[in-house]
Amino acid sequence: MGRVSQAQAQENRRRVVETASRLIREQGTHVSVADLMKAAGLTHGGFYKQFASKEELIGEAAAHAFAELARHHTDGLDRHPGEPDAAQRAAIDAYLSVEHRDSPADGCPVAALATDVAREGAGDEARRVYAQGVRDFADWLGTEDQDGITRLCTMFGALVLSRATKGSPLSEEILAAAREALTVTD
Amino acid sequence: MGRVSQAQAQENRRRVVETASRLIREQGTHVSVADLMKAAGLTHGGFYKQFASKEELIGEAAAHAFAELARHHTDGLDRHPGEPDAAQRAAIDAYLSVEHRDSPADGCPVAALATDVAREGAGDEARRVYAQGVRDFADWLGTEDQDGITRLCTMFGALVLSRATKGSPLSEEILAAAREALTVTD
DNA sequence: GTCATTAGATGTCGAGCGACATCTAAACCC
DNA sequence: GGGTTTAGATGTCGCTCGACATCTAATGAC
Repeated sequence: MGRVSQAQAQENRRRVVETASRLIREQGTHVSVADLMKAAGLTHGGFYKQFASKEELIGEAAAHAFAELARHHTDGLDRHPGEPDAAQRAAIDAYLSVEHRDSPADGCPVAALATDVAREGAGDEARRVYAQGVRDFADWLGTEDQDGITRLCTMFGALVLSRATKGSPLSEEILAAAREALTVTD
Repeated sequence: MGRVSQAQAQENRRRVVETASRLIREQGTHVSVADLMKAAGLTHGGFYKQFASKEELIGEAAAHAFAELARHHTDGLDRHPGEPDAAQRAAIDAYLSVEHRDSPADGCPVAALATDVAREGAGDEARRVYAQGVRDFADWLGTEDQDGITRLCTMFGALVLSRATKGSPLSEEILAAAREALTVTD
């Protein structure tokens, strides 16, 4: 309790945003402010010293998640220099893996936040960040025409559907079907 | 107030399930029992005379929505006798329309309930009904191999993404891209 | 070293939640 | 048609929510 150095306060705020970006992907934007703060190792009290509202934190957390996604994409390109197709194939396989299905908290924010963003569960800032993130992802996936958009729909749809049907054998079938469909037409 | 005939009670219960199936598609399974009952023209009090729990109603409401979806599919086949391909094309165009995007309440439950089902926001019964509904939809869409699953992923993904990006021009681009991708390879 | 500042803990608020108890009046059975 | 049953209205419970007030103790400027 008591006061804490400015550097520590900044670090705490950063950690709140980071853990929030994981929690909202895992549980949705309905998570409580108290849970958000507790996950960052704090109590709910100091929240409004750092954020104007819950909506503001959701916006920053969404931006954080999308920045992480963009970093994954550039990292992937770096790991396959001069072979963008190989980088994409690796990314698609990872996207449609059981591991990604089972860990939404540090997974794709496009998949995790879709319904929350559609239902006004998030603020305007989060919605803006989301739309831009979708466009960037589609651009990264498809070079010509609207191919990237279509491929994103299939990948995204497969991941979300596999999460919703988890427990049924259908869940793995969905991942396998999309993986095959997206790699043969490469 | 007071008592009501058994027939009326049955009809009231039926209406609660029906309006619930619309409300949960529109707002998610987080809608309150009071809102659910009010939407059916009743107060919250009689709820536990008809349902054991909120979870039970969610399960019945989900089943109702999926039954409606199945009926749409058979109706579509009836309207195009001997031409299943034409029926599918009509269904796909309707699925990827702006109207469907803008009215989730009486739209596809696969799209509307995906995140709620994935996040335990619904009970086991709803999850079971959901998985079966996905399988039926995929079977209806694709005859051979896993083509139906892939096509469903693309359609579903496009609808959900267009809802999440509504307000941005990207939303319509997504619908158009998926419509084209799904009709050329017919 | 002193003291004003402030990050974070604790506590409180009005509202809404799922669940259930109680009340009431109309339907049903004889 | 009188008594019993019961659908639905009203009210209450313990809890959680977002938001904010207050308290406290350590910081950081002088």
